[in-house]
Amino acid sequence: MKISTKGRYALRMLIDLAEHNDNGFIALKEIAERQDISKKYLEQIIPILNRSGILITNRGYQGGYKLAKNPEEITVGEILRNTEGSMAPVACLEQTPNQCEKCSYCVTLPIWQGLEKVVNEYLDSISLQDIINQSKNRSGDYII
Amino acid sequence: MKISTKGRYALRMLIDLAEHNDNGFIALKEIAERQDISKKYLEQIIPILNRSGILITNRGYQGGYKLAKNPEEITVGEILRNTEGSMAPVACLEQTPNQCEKCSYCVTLPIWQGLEKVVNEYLDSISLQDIINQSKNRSGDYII
DNA sequence: ATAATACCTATTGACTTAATAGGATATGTT
DNA sequence: AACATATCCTATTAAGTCAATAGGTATTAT
Repeated sequence: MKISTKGRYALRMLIDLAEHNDNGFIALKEIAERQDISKKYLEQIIPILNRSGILITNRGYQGGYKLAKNPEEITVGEILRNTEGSMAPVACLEQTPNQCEKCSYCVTLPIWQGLEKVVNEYLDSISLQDIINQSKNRSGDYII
Repeated sequence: MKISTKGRYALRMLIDLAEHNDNGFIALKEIAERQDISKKYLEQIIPILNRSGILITNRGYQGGYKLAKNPEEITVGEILRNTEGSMAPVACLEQTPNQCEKCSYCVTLPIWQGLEKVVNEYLDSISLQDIINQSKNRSGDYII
């Protein structure tokens, strides 16, 4: 039940973008260095976020990326579902309708459906803005 | 975020044991055939359930397995945490204290901690007895 | 003794993950 | 137009994990 680096890196990249949002485009080089993540590897994650309407690109000289929406409109659930493919704990939940020949009488299916639901509801309840706010509050603890 | 066959097979095996509990020991051959799972592979999963105090073994002729507790005392969470190692969505949560050098200021850590919590709470809310009861209710739909 | 059972450890093929690599394409600046 | 700085695209690969399969050893009721 692990989330892959793809999803974790995507989340960190988007938090970075949200934190450094000055209405301009931010070069991947900058993000990769700040987050200490392979730039080449991030390049492969970006098309997913692009297609999903999470990220906007500017190509060429002084190009880069910025969020396609406000940080409060982008949830962790949206990011992870797109990068991980889905949050389904079992493969059969990824096809609708369920293609497993046992699904009509499967006693464990309702458990997995319920699990996917609580996972998605939790992750959808957290926006990029929430993460930034939390992070600010935590830093505050040390200042006082 | 997938649950492996190890965890899924363990769950199915234990549901099978709970359903066919006649206070005797049930041979693995029987379970494997009924569930259509490789007997040899199940053999590797059993030691985990044994160590975890979920299963009791009887060796030799007419040997087999039975649940170590009542079906209402065994939760899906207990089964999956033991077979999968943990339900942590990221590896750093598996060591206490957290060994990641960034953990003191990591902005995503609270998200993963929260996710592990909702997953465990959900899975701990379902017992083997609950699954059997659900299954009976569903069959009832067709009888009427 | 025998047959039926559980227990133990090693091996393996297929697949996935997490990168790395090398270019092609686009675009603002000079 | 040339150039530098970016993104975009596709292929390759090393390492690791998964899901078994295999072959034996130990135990016990009959």
